[in-house]
Amino acid sequence: MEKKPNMGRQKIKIAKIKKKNHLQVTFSKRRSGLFKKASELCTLCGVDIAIIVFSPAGKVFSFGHPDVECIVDRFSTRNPRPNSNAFQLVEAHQSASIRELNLQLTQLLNELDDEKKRGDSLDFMRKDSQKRFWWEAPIEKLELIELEQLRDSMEELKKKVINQNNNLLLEIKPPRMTTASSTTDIHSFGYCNGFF
Amino acid sequence: MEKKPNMGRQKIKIAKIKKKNHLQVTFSKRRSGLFKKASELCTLCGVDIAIIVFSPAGKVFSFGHPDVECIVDRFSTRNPRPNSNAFQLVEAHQSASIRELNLQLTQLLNELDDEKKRGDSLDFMRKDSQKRFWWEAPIEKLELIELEQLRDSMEELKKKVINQNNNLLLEIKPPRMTTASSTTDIHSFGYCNGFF
DNA sequence: AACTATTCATAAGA
DNA sequence: TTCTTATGAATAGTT
Repeated sequence: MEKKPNMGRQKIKIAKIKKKNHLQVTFSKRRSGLFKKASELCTLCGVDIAIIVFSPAGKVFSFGHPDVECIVDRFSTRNPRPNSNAFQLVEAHQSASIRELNLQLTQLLNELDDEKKRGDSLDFMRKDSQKRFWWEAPIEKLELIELEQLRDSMEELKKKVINQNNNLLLEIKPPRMTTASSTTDIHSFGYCNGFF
Repeated sequence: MEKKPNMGRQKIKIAKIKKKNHLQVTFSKRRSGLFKKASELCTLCGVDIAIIVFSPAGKVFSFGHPDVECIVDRFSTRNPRPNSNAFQLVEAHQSASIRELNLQLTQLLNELDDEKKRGDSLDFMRKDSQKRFWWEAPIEKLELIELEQLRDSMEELKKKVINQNNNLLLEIKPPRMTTASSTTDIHSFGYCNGFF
């Protein structure tokens, strides 16, 4: 019988691989590893990710959750490129803004659902263990913290809305009031920014 | 001498992490791990990479070599993003949509603030009366109900957002097309609609 | 593509 | 957040 003492994984220096076939193999392995990690991050943390890779051969590989284009759009909205024409810019901005608002709203809704589930199980635990004292299970504290985090998220979202609207105002033609109700509108938004 | 038998790394299921602080930690660790892997892939194989991550809190993290915009540009060029010139028609509606979203968001924020206040006073009551048993103050139940109401409000808001987007879809279609991309254009709105 | 010895990444805990 | 540690996972070199 033959023994085959594999030398196993060896430590390598992180430097450009010279041998072409070796490089190709490594690229393949590590690219799939990278995409797997990305997908795990998506699932574990419920985040959205896009990865774009241009291989040395010039091919493109991409990973995206939910979709590369969607992520790229969202990113471009936050980091606007100066070299596109005004119309395109505004249009992209607006649709992406709405989309982004939607996404964040969805995320917040999920958080709320989690909150709800947590509340339910908490309730169950109470009924289930009527013998214990409350200080043995100071879980409510957690609930509070989570609420505060949720609040923070929404406030951040609010800021984004305001910013986006401000940007739009700068780029769109001067606003013009058409109805008498606009005054009331402004008033009701006044708390936000004075603009809406 | 004390021994502290650390349990070390444990196997985990790849599923959404529920505990928020745990999720935050994991996100942080894995994000940096992912970026490190990406950077190694860059160096080893001489490829260009961009990674964009939207955190659960809505923050953006990105990694790019040579830089994100560059990669995204190259990618967008290969996967040309269709552009409707009918934006003027849509513009007013979109601005209105954003304004409406903003208004409702403000209302929800107010509700959340109330929630927060309620939580604070609840917290105070707990500290103040550490002698009582929990079942003497089943106030948490109220908190739950309010949460549910808040959730309902947000879901209604979500529906409105969806409707607005659908209306936009209907109005984008008619105008004359200068490029052959109109079908794809609708699609590009469509895929995001799939999220709600 | 498969196989392992190894290095590397990271879940828990502090 | 950062550090430590024990263990799970990724992968370099080989077949």
